[in-house]
Amino acid sequence: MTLLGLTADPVRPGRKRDLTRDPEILAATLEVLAEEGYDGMTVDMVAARAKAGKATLYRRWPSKAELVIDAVACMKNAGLDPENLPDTGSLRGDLIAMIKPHSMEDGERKLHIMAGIVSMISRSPELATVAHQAFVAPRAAITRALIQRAVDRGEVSAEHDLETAAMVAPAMTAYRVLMLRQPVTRDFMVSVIDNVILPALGVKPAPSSA
Amino acid sequence: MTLLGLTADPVRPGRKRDLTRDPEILAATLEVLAEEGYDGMTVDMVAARAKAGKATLYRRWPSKAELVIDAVACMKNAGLDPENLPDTGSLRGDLIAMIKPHSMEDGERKLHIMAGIVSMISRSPELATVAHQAFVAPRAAITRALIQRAVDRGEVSAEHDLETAAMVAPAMTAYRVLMLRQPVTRDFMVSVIDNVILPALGVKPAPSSA
DNA sequence: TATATACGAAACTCGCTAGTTTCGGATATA
DNA sequence: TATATCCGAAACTAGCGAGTTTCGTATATA
Repeated sequence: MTLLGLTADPVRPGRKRDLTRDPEILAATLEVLAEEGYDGMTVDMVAARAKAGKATLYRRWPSKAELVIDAVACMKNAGLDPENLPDTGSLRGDLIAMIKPHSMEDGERKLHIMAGIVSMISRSPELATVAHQAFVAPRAAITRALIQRAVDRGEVSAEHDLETAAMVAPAMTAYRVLMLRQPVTRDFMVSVIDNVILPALGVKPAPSSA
Repeated sequence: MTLLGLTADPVRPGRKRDLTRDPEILAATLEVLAEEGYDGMTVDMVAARAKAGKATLYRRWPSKAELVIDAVACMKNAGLDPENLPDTGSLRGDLIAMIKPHSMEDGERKLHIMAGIVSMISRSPELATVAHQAFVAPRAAITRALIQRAVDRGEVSAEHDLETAAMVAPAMTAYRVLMLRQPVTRDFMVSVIDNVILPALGVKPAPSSA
């Protein structure tokens, strides 16, 4: 088995790489990224945050850029499982049920990470791809699924522009965090749902919830 | 008059500073900023773009950060004059009239500049202030003014959430450029107006314009 | 004319950071 | 046990860029 060690031969002498450190290093990368931005982040900061040696990082990722791409790509979607969506029977109920403290907190953290890599994205197509998959695609898919269910049950007419409607919530939250630099509160989300998204889809407000 | 030259005494010997170079240098700064982002931009790039010496820049601004702050603060609002708004008689007409190629082009360029300084904003309150005044405030004020006029003429009820509605267009365009990295087309703007903003304000679509 | 400042261009310094190497020690194979 | 790889820590290298200085020249005051 050791005749030709050209490719990845798992049987090697020496201490094994501690695989539990990978997610810890990636988590530290995201933390520093959110606080300092891509250019403000140094590899030493990440190593210190993860209580790891810099050599350990460079043994696993060939460059700072690859480390960041991997960190963004492996980002967890906290509580956003597209298979396990709320089902309250009404579109408004489903959208409101999506507003959970943990989910909002995570979304805001992600937007700070996004702010840290926005300027980098235009020069790294690979980062642009993983960023889209990490930040844009999951939320859009979930909102689209909730709206589609409302269409299926006859609550919303398919005549409406569903794609644009599904983009409203992500766009408004991103704008609020990145441009207005205000926190995303529950009241703000409810206001967007009741005053923008539901009217756009032709859903009449419940008489007592205005 | 030269008895005490403690403060800015305009009567000084020597060649006068060429004041026409200030706006040229600031324009070059914005160009490089949009292309490279704050950290990717070097002072040498700006000097070369403006065909100026680096010493000339440092004679006028004490640091790269101050130069960028000044460039953003002095940014022109191409065609967005809050005193000279379209008045077509209907909110939809006014909003559609705001979609001019020159204005959209300028808005997209501004968003690329914004992308270049987003990560810097969280660490420079001064930059955050001028960025808000340059990017956020003007557009919000115009949309708010158009909506307010619609309220005044009885087209829109003041019961609606006007603030949130005024934020929809800036938020959707920013999201489209910064996150989706797609161009802002006229069709997109019309879709946002007809399918999101007007429904949010309770304006019924004209029967033949759907 | 003598002096002081501005100009563009280019050389220079100095600190910071990506990436490498070295070290003592730990853990694996053979 | 001998060897090879891992670990964290720290020293090291090399390049880049912010900010300064220098140079030859142009333009202002006195």
